[in-house]
Amino acid sequence: MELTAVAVSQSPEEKFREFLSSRPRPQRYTDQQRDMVRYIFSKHNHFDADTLCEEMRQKGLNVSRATVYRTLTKLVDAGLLRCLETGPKKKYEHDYGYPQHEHLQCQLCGKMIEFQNPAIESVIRDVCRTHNFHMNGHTFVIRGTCSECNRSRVTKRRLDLI
Amino acid sequence: MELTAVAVSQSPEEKFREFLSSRPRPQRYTDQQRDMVRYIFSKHNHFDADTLCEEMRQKGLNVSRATVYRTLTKLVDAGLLRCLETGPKKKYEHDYGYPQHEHLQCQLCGKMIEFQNPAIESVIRDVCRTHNFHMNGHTFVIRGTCSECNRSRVTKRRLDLI
DNA sequence: ATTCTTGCAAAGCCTTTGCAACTGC
DNA sequence: GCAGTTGCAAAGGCTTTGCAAGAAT
Repeated sequence: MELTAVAVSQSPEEKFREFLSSRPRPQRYTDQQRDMVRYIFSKHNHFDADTLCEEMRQKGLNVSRATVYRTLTKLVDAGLLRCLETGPKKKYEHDYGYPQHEHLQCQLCGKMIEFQNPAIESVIRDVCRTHNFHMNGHTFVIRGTCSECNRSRVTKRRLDLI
Repeated sequence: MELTAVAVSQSPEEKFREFLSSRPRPQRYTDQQRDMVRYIFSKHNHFDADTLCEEMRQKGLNVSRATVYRTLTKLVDAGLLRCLETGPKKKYEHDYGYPQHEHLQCQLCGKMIEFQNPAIESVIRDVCRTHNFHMNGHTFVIRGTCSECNRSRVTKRRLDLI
């Protein structure tokens, strides 16, 4: 929401169709998958499988939980989404058309704050070279409390003293 | 295993006892907890709850799964262990007497390679200051394939060509 | 027509929890 | 003896999967 998008030549939907048709055994593009891609890329946020499923159903888009899970996996493979494994439930976010970034995660309100930092990318390159490690991806999450939650905790503490 | 330990004045066991007795309501130090602390600090590695439980039982140390889970939580609270949430199962590692570091995780053999990098700590400080964020902890894991696994994959590929 | 996808419900995996028996202090 | 701990088994939360019915190519 705060970082600027990267220019891409294809729409997420087109990119996904291309991915599906280029598989060893071509896979099918279904109504449910189309609805998911469109819904997910209609807004920029972090979400988990279950919440997505719930939200889509409330908008009248019918997808089963199983299909949501299965399709999210494909969207990650296709490079459209990134998966953050931070805690019990997997979180997803846009990858296609969005720059690499890291996260501050508020443990009180759940908010994910994104930030970019060139130093991190160079650290990653260095470390991988040093260890002859072939990187597939990375997760960098700083956990704590965001400014708003800090503020309300202080306020609350003040009130408690009265 | 590769980083050098930090000098500490108390043994992990002492530090844990101190933590337990300093709680609002003092907690008890049981045989099971003692066995766990000793076993965990007898070797330096990354482990998950279930594996630990299994290993201890094989050494004749009797602890139930429930106790292992409950005690691991306390050990994290006490600052003896750190918990890495990277994937479906929580991984634990020494915190007390061990320097801050980050991880390369091999997705083929499961190995965790530790590395230290001062740039990362300064990035964390900067970002937290900028966002007025109060940090509690962080996770930085680079996923991919380690040098050994890369080598054997290449070898295997060569053999496949024959 | 063939083969992949869906939806359901069941199973799986990891972790937490209620409760009675037990134990450290 | 009181209050915290253990072990068991059951429940919980999230995700995956077997299968029959349905849909894409």
